Amino acid sequence: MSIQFHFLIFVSDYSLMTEKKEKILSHALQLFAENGFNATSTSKIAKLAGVSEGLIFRHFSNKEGLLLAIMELGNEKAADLFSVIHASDDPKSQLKAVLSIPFEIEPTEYAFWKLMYSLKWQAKEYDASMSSELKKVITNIFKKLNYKNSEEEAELLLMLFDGIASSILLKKVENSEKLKNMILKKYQLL
Amino acid sequence: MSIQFHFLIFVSDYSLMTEKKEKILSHALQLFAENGFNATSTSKIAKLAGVSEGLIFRHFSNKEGLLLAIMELGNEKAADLFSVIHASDDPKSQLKAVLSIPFEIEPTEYAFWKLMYSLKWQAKEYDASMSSELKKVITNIFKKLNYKNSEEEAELLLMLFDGIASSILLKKVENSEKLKNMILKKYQLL
Amino acid sequence: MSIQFHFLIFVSDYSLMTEKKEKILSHALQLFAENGFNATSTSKIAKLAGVSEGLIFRHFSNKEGLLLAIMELGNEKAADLFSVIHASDDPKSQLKAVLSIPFEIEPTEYAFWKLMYSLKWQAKEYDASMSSELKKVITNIFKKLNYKNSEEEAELLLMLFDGIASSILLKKVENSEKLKNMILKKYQLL
Amino acid sequence: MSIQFHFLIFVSDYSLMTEKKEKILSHALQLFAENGFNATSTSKIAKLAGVSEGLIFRHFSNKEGLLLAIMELGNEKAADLFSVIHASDDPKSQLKAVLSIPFEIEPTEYAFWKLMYSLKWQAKEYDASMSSELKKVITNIFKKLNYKNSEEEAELLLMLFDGIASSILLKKVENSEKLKNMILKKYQLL
DNA sequence: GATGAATGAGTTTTCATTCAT
DNA sequence: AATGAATGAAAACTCATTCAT
Repeated sequence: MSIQFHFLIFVSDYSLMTEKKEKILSHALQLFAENGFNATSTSKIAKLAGVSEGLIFRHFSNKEGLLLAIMELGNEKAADLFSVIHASDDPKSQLKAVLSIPFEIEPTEYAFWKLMYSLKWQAKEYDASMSSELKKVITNIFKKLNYKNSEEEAELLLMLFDGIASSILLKKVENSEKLKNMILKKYQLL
Repeated sequence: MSIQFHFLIFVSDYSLMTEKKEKILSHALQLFAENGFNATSTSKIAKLAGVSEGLIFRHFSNKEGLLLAIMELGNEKAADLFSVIHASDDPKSQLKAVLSIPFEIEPTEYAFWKLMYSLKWQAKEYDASMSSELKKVITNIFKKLNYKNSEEEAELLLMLFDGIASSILLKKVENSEKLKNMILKKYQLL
Repeated sequence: MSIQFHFLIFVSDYSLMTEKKEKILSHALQLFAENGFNATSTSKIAKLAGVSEGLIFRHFSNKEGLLLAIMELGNEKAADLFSVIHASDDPKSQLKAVLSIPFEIEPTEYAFWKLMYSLKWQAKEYDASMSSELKKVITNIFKKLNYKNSEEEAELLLMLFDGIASSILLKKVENSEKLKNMILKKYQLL
Repeated sequence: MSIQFHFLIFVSDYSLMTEKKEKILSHALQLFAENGFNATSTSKIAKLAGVSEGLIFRHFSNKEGLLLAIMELGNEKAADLFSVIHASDDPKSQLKAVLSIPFEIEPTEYAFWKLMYSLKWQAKEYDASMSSELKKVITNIFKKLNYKNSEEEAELLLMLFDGIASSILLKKVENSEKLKNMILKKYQLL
């Protein structure tokens, strides 16, 4: 999820939404994140959002449409996180920035990212697009750093990235600062 | 599916099960793996298994009980996979064996492991016992290899392990042999 | 059944109900009264009411909620029956009015009251509020008539009341007019 | 129930029952009394009795047969209670004995009698037989006491009897001793 | 845009009963 | 006599979706 949704630059315009549409979206996100997509009924969403159930379908055609809309939010959030890469031109700083991302997720956002990660394992379609864009960027960083198999290095880093993020989101990590430093050291970024 | 079940016969104690209970279990596994837990109805399972729907509840109390039974199979399968560690006393060989596991999952077993990985994101209380046991074993290997932060190294390796396995199961990996070698080289196992 | 519902229209606030909700209520009452609560399935009610089964749950949450709604009708009906007490200020007339009630239940309403009486034996927490209110009123009547143990007299009368009503509802009584007169004589009301 | 089942003198022979049949009977009684007939599944009975579910059907053909068998126990218990009438020849003592019965039910037997009373309101068949036998006995007592309408007096007394018993079983009575004395006084038995 | 009544197909689960052993 | 695996029909309840207003 982290991967395929990065860098969808187009940002949906919240200002174009009615207040109620926004409320549906935000509360659906909350419930999907807390209980999963399937375990969340449209009626629960409607109740929590304080709208009629029918309105959900007027705005998002169906439940999956609502999920899709939320996933676009995911893209935007992801793009936002990865935008730190472009804060610097130095490849080392860039790599460090990428590897730091999972350690800096706000705990308040855990539920949201758990949802995004869990979706990877479910639907067929959502998984279609390949990481492509992000992989290219990271491949380029490795190239600048004169790594031999820059593309595979990028793949490997993204796998590690997902492994770390997963562990953090599932609350398996306690000593995150130490871990982060070890990783940075392995990539000779400290 | 049929294949992994021939395997399973040696793992869990099928001899205690009636034929129909076995059939429920194997077909539930198949359907859960293919479509996910929530998207699989007990009636579909019953039909596919050639069994009355009520029998599922006689044997497993409820749908979640069925899932639990399958997850136990998963633990046994996982334990089996990791048993390769004990084939050697040499820590380097052991580490190599562990890191090789994700690359050697049988494609026929992908659906099963996808189910297991996806469950991590759903279940409220995911059984951490197996993975903590594994962490100890790997920590020990790193100790023998004189790594400084052996425990954190073990954690890191398990994260990488999950990242790799996830990528493979989601069919994002094409050049797995090359990747595997790179990883082994990073751990100086080649 | 149709008859008692014309009656009900004046009692409970049907104007707040949609036509279909009304239909569910009236047919559920009919079926519960005829066959008992447990022996009446929601699907039967829905069919008889010409309504989708789901609608029952939309309106009453669950089967018990439907029963509760009916029991409220029962309370209103009961209150209505006992309102005759207030038609006079004379305690003798009042007592006579109360004791006459069971003998004047319309045979068309037997099914309904059988349901109400049968529920006393099932429900864990039977609503005692109405009957305690009634006990007070009758205690007061006995006080005005200078009975010594007015409260216990009221209790006794209510027990007799229930005994009579039960017998009548279970069609054990043939000579009701004679019985009624005997009772009134015992209370010196003739 | 009290009424129609009194004086069925035939006592089913417990000694002819196997241990398991007895266990089924006693535990079914317990569960029916606690939760009602409909709310008690044969599987619960079997579990509590420590027998296989099938055995219930071998011994009692079906669930209703089990209930019938229990109701015969009810007859016996009732006959037992009313046998006090024959302890004396004096009609006053006999009347006193009858009226005392409801006040002397053992609290441990409440559940059983609640079941018996609740059954009156449910099934059609169980209600068929008229009180007859008991009514005759009491009519005779009133005759000996020179009451005018001895038959109606008997009916009335039985109604009162049921009303009192119902109140006691539904735990609505706190001052039972006072009530009992008031009743006995009304019948000039004190 | 927004409501909320209504639906119909589906869900999990229960349960009395049968039957081979 | 006793077991326990198995069934089939029905139970209560859910839910995404539609539609008249």
